[in-house]
Amino acid sequence: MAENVSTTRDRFLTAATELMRRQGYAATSVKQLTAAAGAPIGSLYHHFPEGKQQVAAAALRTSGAVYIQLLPLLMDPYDDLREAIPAAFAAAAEDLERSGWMNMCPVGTVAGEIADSEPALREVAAEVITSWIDQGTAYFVRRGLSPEVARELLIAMLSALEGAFILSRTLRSATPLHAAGRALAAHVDSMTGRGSAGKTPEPGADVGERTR
Amino acid sequence: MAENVSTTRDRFLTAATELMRRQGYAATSVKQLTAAAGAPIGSLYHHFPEGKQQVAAAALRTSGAVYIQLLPLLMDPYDDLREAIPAAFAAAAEDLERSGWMNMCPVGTVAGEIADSEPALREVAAEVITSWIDQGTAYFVRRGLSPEVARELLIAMLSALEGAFILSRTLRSATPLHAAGRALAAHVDSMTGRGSAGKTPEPGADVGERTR
DNA sequence: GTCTATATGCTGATAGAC
DNA sequence: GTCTATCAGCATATAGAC
Repeated sequence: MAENVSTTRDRFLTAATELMRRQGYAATSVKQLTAAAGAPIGSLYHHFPEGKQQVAAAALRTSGAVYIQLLPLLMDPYDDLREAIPAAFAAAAEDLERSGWMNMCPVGTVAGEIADSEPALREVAAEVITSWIDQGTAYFVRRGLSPEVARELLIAMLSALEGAFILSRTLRSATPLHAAGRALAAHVDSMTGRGSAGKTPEPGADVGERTR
Repeated sequence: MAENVSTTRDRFLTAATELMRRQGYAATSVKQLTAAAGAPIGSLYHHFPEGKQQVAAAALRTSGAVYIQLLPLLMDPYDDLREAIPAAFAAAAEDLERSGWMNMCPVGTVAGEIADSEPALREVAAEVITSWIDQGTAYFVRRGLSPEVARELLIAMLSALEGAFILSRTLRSATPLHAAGRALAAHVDSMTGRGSAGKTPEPGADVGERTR
Protein backbone atom coordinates (compact mmCIF):
# COMPACT_ATOMS: atom_id res chain seq x y z
CA MET A 1 0.00 0.00 0.00
CA ALA A 2 2.93 2.31 0.56
CA GLU A 3 3.80 4.12 -2.61
CA ASN A 4 7.13 5.54 -3.60
CA VAL A 5 8.26 8.28 -1.29
CA SER A 6 8.25 10.82 -4.06
CA THR A 7 7.21 10.24 -7.62
CA THR A 8 8.62 12.27 -10.47
CA ARG A 9 5.24 13.88 -10.92
CA ASP A 10 5.17 14.93 -7.28
CA ARG A 11 8.63 16.40 -7.53
CA PHE A 12 7.47 18.55 -10.44
CA LEU A 13 4.55 19.77 -8.39
CA THR A 14 6.74 20.61 -5.41
CA ALA A 15 9.27 22.36 -7.61
CA ALA A 16 6.56 24.38 -9.34
CA THR A 17 5.01 25.43 -6.03
CA GLU A 18 8.31 26.52 -4.56
CA LEU A 19 9.49 28.38 -7.65
CA MET A 20 6.17 30.09 -8.25
CA ARG A 21 5.78 31.31 -4.69
CA ARG A 22 9.14 33.05 -5.04
CA GLN A 23 9.10 34.27 -8.64
CA GLY A 24 5.58 33.92 -9.90
CA TYR A 25 4.50 32.03 -12.98
CA ALA A 26 5.99 33.99 -15.87
CA ALA A 27 9.49 34.14 -14.42
CA THR A 28 9.57 30.41 -13.76
CA SER A 29 11.01 28.58 -16.75
CA VAL A 30 10.55 24.98 -17.77
CA LYS A 31 14.29 24.58 -17.48
CA GLN A 32 14.22 25.71 -13.84
CA LEU A 33 11.33 23.40 -13.21
CA THR A 34 13.16 20.36 -14.53
CA ALA A 35 16.38 21.29 -12.73
CA ALA A 36 14.56 21.68 -9.41
CA ALA A 37 12.69 18.42 -9.90
CA GLY A 38 15.83 16.57 -10.94
CA ALA A 39 14.20 15.24 -14.07
CA PRO A 40 14.80 15.84 -17.78
CA ILE A 41 12.53 17.95 -19.86
CA GLY A 42 10.98 15.03 -21.69
CA SER A 43 9.77 13.71 -18.38
CA LEU A 44 7.87 16.91 -17.70
CA TYR A 45 6.05 16.69 -21.01
CA HIS A 46 5.32 13.03 -20.38
CA HIS A 47 3.51 13.78 -17.11
CA PHE A 48 2.10 17.13 -18.21
CA PRO A 49 1.49 17.04 -21.98
CA GLU A 50 0.18 20.60 -21.98
CA GLY A 51 3.46 21.87 -20.60
CA LYS A 52 4.20 24.61 -18.16
CA GLN A 53 0.62 25.78 -17.77
CA GLN A 54 -0.53 22.33 -16.78
CA VAL A 55 2.20 21.91 -14.18
CA ALA A 56 1.31 25.29 -12.73
CA ALA A 57 -2.39 24.48 -12.60
CA ALA A 58 -1.80 21.18 -10.85
CA ALA A 59 0.61 22.81 -8.41
CA LEU A 60 -1.92 25.52 -7.55
CA ARG A 61 -4.61 22.94 -6.88
CA THR A 62 -2.37 20.76 -4.75
CA SER A 63 -0.82 23.52 -2.68
CA GLY A 64 -4.16 25.26 -2.35
CA ALA A 65 -5.67 22.16 -0.80
CA VAL A 66 -2.81 22.01 1.68
CA TYR A 67 -2.99 25.69 2.54
CA ILE A 68 -6.60 25.75 3.71
CA GLN A 69 -5.85 23.02 6.22
CA LEU A 70 -3.69 25.51 8.06
CA LEU A 71 -6.80 27.38 9.11
CA PRO A 72 -8.08 24.87 11.68
CA LEU A 73 -4.54 23.85 12.49
CA LEU A 74 -3.55 27.36 13.54
CA MET A 75 -6.84 28.44 15.05
CA ASP A 76 -8.11 25.40 16.93
CA PRO A 77 -5.86 26.05 19.95
CA TYR A 78 -7.70 29.30 20.69
CA ASP A 79 -11.17 29.30 22.21
CA ASP A 80 -11.90 32.84 21.12
CA LEU A 81 -11.72 33.83 17.46
CA ARG A 82 -10.57 37.27 18.55
CA GLU A 83 -7.40 35.64 19.72
CA ALA A 84 -7.23 32.95 17.06
CA ILE A 85 -7.19 35.33 14.12
CA PRO A 86 -4.27 37.53 15.17
CA ALA A 87 -2.44 34.37 16.21
CA ALA A 88 -2.86 32.90 12.73
CA PHE A 89 -1.53 36.09 11.15
CA ALA A 90 1.38 36.10 13.58
CA ALA A 91 2.20 32.53 12.61
CA ALA A 92 2.18 33.50 8.95
CA ALA A 93 4.49 36.40 9.74
CA GLU A 94 6.89 34.15 11.61
CA ASP A 95 7.01 31.64 8.77
CA LEU A 96 7.56 34.38 6.22
CA GLU A 97 10.37 35.96 8.17
CA ARG A 98 12.02 32.63 8.95
CA SER A 99 12.09 31.77 5.27
CA GLY A 100 14.04 34.92 4.49
CA TRP A 101 10.88 36.68 3.31
CA MET A 102 10.16 34.27 0.51
CA ASN A 103 7.40 31.96 1.70
CA MET A 104 4.41 33.77 0.40
CA CYS A 105 1.32 31.92 -0.67
CA PRO A 106 1.85 30.53 -4.19
CA VAL A 107 -1.78 31.02 -5.10
CA GLY A 108 -1.77 34.69 -4.17
CA THR A 109 1.53 35.32 -5.91
CA VAL A 110 0.42 33.73 -9.15
CA ALA A 111 -3.16 34.97 -9.07
CA GLY A 112 -2.04 38.59 -8.90
CA GLU A 113 0.20 38.13 -11.87
CA ILE A 114 -1.85 36.10 -14.35
CA ALA A 115 -5.44 37.17 -13.74
CA ASP A 116 -5.58 39.07 -16.98
CA SER A 117 -3.10 37.21 -19.17
CA GLU A 118 -3.51 33.48 -18.56
CA PRO A 119 -7.22 32.72 -18.60
CA ALA A 120 -6.87 29.01 -17.91
CA LEU A 121 -4.70 29.57 -14.86
CA ARG A 122 -6.94 32.35 -13.61
CA GLU A 123 -9.83 29.91 -13.62
CA VAL A 124 -7.83 27.42 -11.62
CA ALA A 125 -6.86 30.10 -9.11
CA ALA A 126 -10.51 31.13 -8.83
CA GLU A 127 -11.51 27.53 -8.16
CA VAL A 128 -8.90 27.22 -5.45
CA ILE A 129 -9.93 30.46 -3.78
CA THR A 130 -13.62 29.55 -4.01
CA SER A 131 -12.89 26.26 -2.31
CA TRP A 132 -10.96 28.14 0.40
CA ILE A 133 -13.98 30.34 0.95
CA ASP A 134 -16.34 27.40 1.20
CA GLN A 135 -14.15 25.36 3.52
CA GLY A 136 -13.15 28.34 5.64
CA THR A 137 -16.75 29.49 5.98
CA ALA A 138 -17.73 26.01 7.13
CA TYR A 139 -14.96 26.14 9.74
CA PHE A 140 -16.12 29.48 11.12
CA VAL A 141 -19.69 28.19 11.22
CA ARG A 142 -18.47 25.22 13.23
CA ARG A 143 -16.96 27.77 15.57
CA GLY A 144 -20.31 29.38 16.15
CA LEU A 145 -20.64 32.13 13.57
CA SER A 146 -23.67 32.45 11.35
CA PRO A 147 -23.08 31.46 7.73
CA GLU A 148 -23.34 35.07 6.54
CA VAL A 149 -20.95 36.43 9.12
CA ALA A 150 -18.58 33.50 8.63
CA ARG A 151 -18.41 34.05 4.91
CA GLU A 152 -17.94 37.79 5.19
CA LEU A 153 -15.19 37.33 7.73
CA LEU A 154 -13.38 34.69 5.75
CA ILE A 155 -13.34 36.71 2.55
CA ALA A 156 -12.05 39.77 4.36
CA MET A 157 -9.47 37.65 6.15
CA LEU A 158 -8.13 36.05 2.98
CA SER A 159 -7.91 39.46 1.34
CA ALA A 160 -6.03 40.96 4.24
CA LEU A 161 -3.73 37.97 4.47
CA GLU A 162 -2.72 37.97 0.81
CA GLY A 163 -2.20 41.72 0.76
CA ALA A 164 -0.27 41.75 4.00
CA PHE A 165 1.95 39.00 2.60
CA ILE A 166 2.85 41.29 -0.28
CA LEU A 167 3.55 44.27 1.96
CA SER A 168 5.47 42.29 4.54
CA ARG A 169 7.59 40.55 1.96
CA THR A 170 8.32 43.74 0.07
CA LEU A 171 9.07 45.80 3.18
CA ARG A 172 10.74 42.89 4.96
CA SER A 173 8.77 43.69 8.04
CA ALA A 174 6.23 41.64 9.96
CA THR A 175 4.20 44.76 10.75
CA PRO A 176 1.67 44.53 7.91
CA LEU A 177 0.75 40.95 8.80
CA HIS A 178 0.29 41.88 12.44
CA ALA A 179 -1.74 44.98 11.61
CA ALA A 180 -3.94 42.98 9.25
CA GLY A 181 -4.55 40.38 11.95
CA ARG A 182 -5.66 43.05 14.40
CA ALA A 183 -7.97 44.61 11.85
CA LEU A 184 -9.67 41.29 11.24
CA ALA A 185 -10.08 40.67 14.95
CA ALA A 186 -11.87 43.99 15.14
CA HIS A 187 -14.14 42.94 12.31
CA VAL A 188 -15.08 39.77 14.17
CA ASP A 189 -15.92 41.90 17.17
CA SER A 190 -18.06 44.29 15.20
CA MET A 191 -20.03 41.52 13.54
CA THR A 192 -20.62 39.44 16.63
CA GLY A 193 -21.95 42.51 18.38
CA ARG A 194 -19.19 42.75 20.94
CA GLY A 195 -17.96 46.22 21.73
CA SER A 196 -14.40 47.35 21.44
CA ALA A 197 -13.79 48.00 25.10
CA GLY A 198 -11.32 46.06 27.15
CA LYS A 199 -9.91 43.51 24.76
CA THR A 200 -9.07 46.02 22.05
CA PRO A 201 -5.78 44.97 20.46
CA GLU A 202 -3.19 47.59 21.15
CA PRO A 203 -2.64 49.71 18.08
CA GLY A 204 0.91 50.63 17.41
CA ALA A 205 2.24 47.71 19.37
CA ASP A 206 4.79 46.99 16.70
CA VAL A 207 4.32 49.76 14.20
CA GLY A 208 7.30 51.59 15.56
CA GLU A 209 9.72 49.41 13.65
CA ARG A 210 10.50 51.14 10.42
CA THR A 211 11.64 49.30 7.39
CA ARG A 212 14.28 51.48 5.93
CA MET B 1 6.27 76.78 -20.24
CA ALA B 2 3.90 74.23 -21.74
CA GLU B 3 5.85 71.15 -22.64
CA ASN B 4 4.98 68.60 -25.27
CA VAL B 5 1.76 66.81 -24.53
CA SER B 6 3.52 63.51 -24.18
CA THR B 7 7.21 62.88 -24.42
CA THR B 8 8.59 59.57 -25.60
CA ARG B 9 9.87 58.93 -22.11
CA ASP B 10 6.41 59.50 -20.66
CA ARG B 11 4.85 57.14 -23.15
CA PHE B 12 7.27 54.43 -22.05
CA LEU B 13 6.29 55.01 -18.44
CA THR B 14 2.60 54.86 -19.23
CA ALA B 15 3.04 51.73 -21.32
CA ALA B 16 5.06 50.05 -18.58
CA THR B 17 2.50 50.91 -15.94
CA GLU B 18 -0.41 49.62 -17.98
CA LEU B 19 1.30 46.44 -19.08
CA MET B 20 2.66 45.63 -15.63
CA ARG B 21 -0.63 46.12 -13.85
CA ARG B 22 -2.14 43.52 -16.18
CA GLN B 23 0.69 41.02 -16.62
CA GLY B 24 3.28 41.80 -14.02
CA TYR B 25 6.94 42.50 -14.68
CA ALA B 26 8.32 39.19 -15.95
CA ALA B 27 5.63 38.67 -18.56
CA THR B 28 6.07 42.17 -19.96
CA SER B 29 8.61 42.15 -22.77
CA VAL B 30 10.69 44.99 -24.11
CA LYS B 31 9.05 44.42 -27.46
CA GLN B 32 5.58 44.93 -25.97
CA LEU B 33 6.84 48.01 -24.20
CA THR B 34 8.10 49.60 -27.39
CA ALA B 35 4.99 48.63 -29.33
CA ALA B 36 2.70 50.13 -26.71
CA ALA B 37 4.78 53.29 -26.51
CA GLY B 38 4.97 53.60 -30.29
CA ALA B 39 8.73 53.96 -30.24
CA PRO B 40 11.57 51.80 -31.53
CA ILE B 41 13.71 49.75 -29.22
CA GLY B 42 16.73 51.99 -29.55
CA SER B 43 14.66 54.81 -28.14
CA LEU B 44 13.92 52.82 -25.01
CA TYR B 45 17.61 52.21 -24.39
CA HIS B 46 18.35 55.86 -25.05
CA HIS B 47 16.00 57.01 -22.29
CA PHE B 48 16.60 54.04 -20.00
CA PRO B 49 20.16 52.78 -20.52
CA GLU B 50 19.71 50.04 -17.92
CA GLY B 51 16.84 48.58 -19.91
CA LYS B 52 13.65 46.95 -18.81
CA GLN B 53 14.41 47.10 -15.10
CA GLN B 54 14.94 50.83 -15.22
CA VAL B 55 11.70 51.47 -17.07
CA ALA B 56 9.84 49.35 -14.55
CA ALA B 57 11.44 51.14 -11.61
CA ALA B 58 10.59 54.57 -12.99
CA ALA B 59 7.04 53.46 -13.79
CA LEU B 60 6.54 52.16 -10.26
CA ARG B 61 7.73 55.43 -8.75
CA THR B 62 5.59 57.56 -11.03
CA SER B 63 2.41 55.54 -10.71
CA GLY B 64 2.97 55.10 -6.99
CA ALA B 65 3.07 58.85 -6.53
CA VAL B 66 -0.20 59.20 -8.42
CA TYR B 67 -1.90 56.39 -6.53
CA ILE B 68 -1.51 57.81 -3.05
CA GLN B 69 -3.23 60.99 -4.15
CA LEU B 70 -6.41 58.98 -4.54
CA LEU B 71 -6.60 58.64 -0.78
CA PRO B 72 -7.63 62.24 0.00
CA LEU B 73 -9.47 62.46 -3.28
CA LEU B 74 -11.76 59.55 -2.45
CA MET B 75 -12.08 60.15 1.28
CA ASP B 76 -12.37 63.91 1.65
CA PRO B 77 -16.07 63.93 0.76
CA TYR B 78 -16.91 61.92 3.88
CA ASP B 79 -16.88 63.50 7.30
CA ASP B 80 -16.61 60.20 9.10
CA LEU B 81 -13.76 57.81 8.36
CA ARG B 82 -16.13 54.93 9.04
CA GLU B 83 -17.97 55.93 5.93
CA ALA B 84 -14.95 57.14 3.98
CA ILE B 85 -13.06 53.86 4.12
CA PRO B 86 -15.75 51.56 2.74
CA ALA B 87 -16.50 54.22 0.13
CA ALA B 88 -12.90 54.20 -1.01
CA PHE B 89 -12.91 50.42 -1.31
CA ALA B 90 -16.20 50.58 -3.20
CA ALA B 91 -14.68 53.08 -5.61
CA ALA B 92 -11.74 50.74 -6.19
CA ALA B 93 -14.16 47.89 -6.82
CA GLU B 94 -16.12 49.93 -9.32
CA ASP B 95 -12.99 50.92 -11.20
CA LEU B 96 -11.74 47.35 -11.25
CA GLU B 97 -15.00 45.99 -12.56
CA ARG B 98 -15.42 48.75 -15.14
CA SER B 99 -11.98 47.98 -16.54
CA GLY B 100 -12.97 44.37 -17.14
CA TRP B 101 -11.16 43.26 -13.99
CA MET B 102 -7.74 44.43 -15.10
CA ASN B 103 -7.08 47.68 -13.30
CA MET B 104 -5.23 46.41 -10.29
CA CYS B 105 -2.54 48.45 -8.63
CA PRO B 106 0.70 48.08 -10.60
CA VAL B 107 2.81 48.32 -7.48
CA GLY B 108 0.97 45.49 -5.75
CA THR B 109 1.00 43.31 -8.84
CA VAL B 110 4.71 43.71 -9.39
CA ALA B 111 5.72 43.65 -5.73
CA GLY B 112 4.11 40.27 -5.19
CA GLU B 113 5.93 38.83 -8.12
CA ILE B 114 9.48 40.14 -7.81
CA ALA B 115 10.08 40.48 -4.08
CA ASP B 116 12.43 37.54 -4.07
CA SER B 117 13.90 37.58 -7.56
CA GLU B 118 14.57 41.19 -8.56
CA PRO B 119 16.31 42.90 -5.64
CA ALA B 120 16.58 46.30 -7.27
CA LEU B 121 12.90 46.44 -8.12
CA ARG B 122 11.93 45.15 -4.70
CA GLU B 123 13.76 48.09 -3.18
CA VAL B 124 11.90 50.51 -5.39
CA ALA B 125 8.58 48.90 -4.49
CA ALA B 126 9.51 49.14 -0.82
CA GLU B 127 10.32 52.84 -1.23
CA VAL B 128 6.99 53.48 -2.89
CA ILE B 129 5.04 51.60 -0.22
CA THR B 130 6.96 53.34 2.55
CA SER B 131 6.10 56.69 1.04
CA TRP B 132 2.45 55.63 0.85
CA ILE B 133 2.55 54.76 4.52
CA ASP B 134 4.10 58.08 5.45
CA GLN B 135 1.77 60.18 3.35
CA GLY B 136 -1.31 58.17 4.24
CA THR B 137 -0.50 58.32 7.93
CA ALA B 138 -0.15 62.09 7.68
CA TYR B 139 -3.55 62.26 6.02
CA PHE B 140 -5.25 60.25 8.76
CA VAL B 141 -3.56 62.40 11.37
CA ARG B 142 -4.98 65.45 9.63
CA ARG B 143 -8.35 63.77 9.98
CA GLY B 144 -7.96 63.52 13.71
CA LEU B 145 -6.33 60.19 14.44
CA SER B 146 -3.28 59.85 16.62
CA PRO B 147 -0.08 59.08 14.73
CA GLU B 148 0.05 55.52 16.11
CA VAL B 149 -3.54 54.73 15.26
CA ALA B 150 -3.23 56.41 11.88
CA ARG B 151 -0.20 54.37 10.96
CA GLU B 152 -1.68 51.11 12.15
CA LEU B 153 -4.87 51.78 10.22
CA LEU B 154 -3.11 52.76 7.05
CA ILE B 155 -0.87 49.69 6.98
CA ALA B 156 -3.85 47.40 7.57
CA MET B 157 -5.83 49.26 4.94
CA LEU B 158 -3.15 48.99 2.28
CA SER B 159 -2.75 45.30 3.03
CA ALA B 160 -6.47 44.64 2.77
CA LEU B 161 -6.72 46.70 -0.40
CA GLU B 162 -3.94 44.92 -2.26
CA GLY B 163 -5.14 41.50 -1.20
CA ALA B 164 -8.76 42.25 -2.01
CA PHE B 165 -7.63 43.44 -5.44
CA ILE B 166 -6.12 40.03 -6.07
CA LEU B 167 -9.20 38.15 -4.87
CA SER B 168 -11.66 40.39 -6.67
CA ARG B 169 -9.74 40.27 -9.91
CA THR B 170 -9.29 36.51 -9.77
CA LEU B 171 -12.88 35.77 -8.75
CA ARG B 172 -14.28 38.55 -10.92
CA SER B 173 -16.41 39.67 -8.05
CA ALA B 174 -16.51 42.93 -6.14
CA THR B 175 -17.28 41.10 -2.91
CA PRO B 176 -13.73 40.87 -1.53
CA LEU B 177 -13.13 44.60 -1.95
CA HIS B 178 -16.40 45.39 -0.20
CA ALA B 179 -15.73 42.93 2.61
CA ALA B 180 -12.24 44.33 3.10
CA GLY B 181 -13.63 47.86 3.29
CA ARG B 182 -16.08 46.85 6.00
CA ALA B 183 -13.37 45.10 7.97
CA LEU B 184 -11.24 48.21 7.96
CA ALA B 185 -14.14 50.37 9.05
CA ALA B 186 -14.53 48.04 12.01
CA HIS B 187 -10.85 48.46 12.80
CA VAL B 188 -11.21 52.23 12.85
CA ASP B 189 -14.10 51.84 15.25
CA SER B 190 -12.20 49.56 17.55
CA MET B 191 -9.19 51.85 17.70
CA THR B 192 -11.09 55.07 18.21
CA GLY B 193 -12.98 53.45 21.07
CA ARG B 194 -16.37 53.51 19.43
CA GLY B 195 -18.54 50.48 19.95
CA SER B 196 -20.02 48.40 17.21
CA ALA B 197 -23.67 49.10 17.93
CA GLY B 198 -25.93 50.90 15.53
CA LYS B 199 -23.69 51.76 12.63
CA THR B 200 -22.34 48.25 12.16
CA PRO B 201 -21.99 47.64 8.44
CA GLU B 202 -24.31 44.85 7.44
CA PRO B 203 -22.39 41.65 6.99
CA GLY B 204 -23.45 39.54 4.09
CA ALA B 205 -24.93 42.50 2.28
CA ASP B 206 -23.37 41.34 -0.94
CA VAL B 207 -21.74 38.07 -0.06
CA GLY B 208 -24.64 36.18 -1.51
CA GLU B 209 -23.32 36.60 -5.03
CA ARG B 210 -21.27 33.58 -5.86
CA THR B 211 -18.56 33.68 -8.40
CA ARG B 212 -18.89 30.44 -10.23
C1' DG C 1 8.56 6.16 -18.09
C1' DT C 2 13.28 8.24 -18.82
C1' DC C 3 16.20 10.86 -21.25
C1' DT C 4 18.87 13.42 -25.28
C1' DA C 5 18.96 16.14 -29.19
C1' DT C 6 16.99 19.47 -31.56
C1' DA C 7 13.64 22.99 -33.70
C1' DT C 8 11.73 27.50 -33.88
C1' DG C 9 10.87 31.69 -32.15
C1' DC C 10 11.40 35.33 -28.83
C1' DT C 11 14.30 37.43 -25.14
C1' DG C 12 16.96 41.58 -23.54
C1' DA C 13 20.50 44.18 -25.28
C1' DT C 14 23.99 46.56 -28.56
C1' DA C 15 26.09 49.12 -32.57
C1' DG C 16 25.88 52.50 -35.36
C1' DA C 17 23.54 55.08 -39.37
C1' DC C 18 20.73 59.04 -39.64
C1' DG D 1 17.03 61.84 -30.00
C1' DT D 2 15.21 58.42 -33.50
C1' DC D 3 15.41 54.34 -35.69
C1' DT D 4 17.16 49.71 -38.05
C1' DA D 5 19.77 45.66 -38.13
C1' DT D 6 21.55 42.28 -35.63
C1' DC D 7 23.52 39.53 -31.74
C1' DA D 8 23.92 35.60 -28.51
C1' DG D 9 21.19 33.20 -25.48
C1' DC D 10 17.12 31.32 -23.60
C1' DA D 11 12.16 30.31 -24.10
C1' DT D 12 8.66 26.42 -24.80
C1' DA D 13 7.94 22.49 -27.07
C1' DT D 14 8.76 18.11 -29.94
C1' DA D 15 10.73 13.67 -31.87
C1' DG D 16 12.29 9.67 -31.04
C1' DA D 17 16.04 6.49 -29.05
C1' DC D 18 16.32 3.68 -25.04
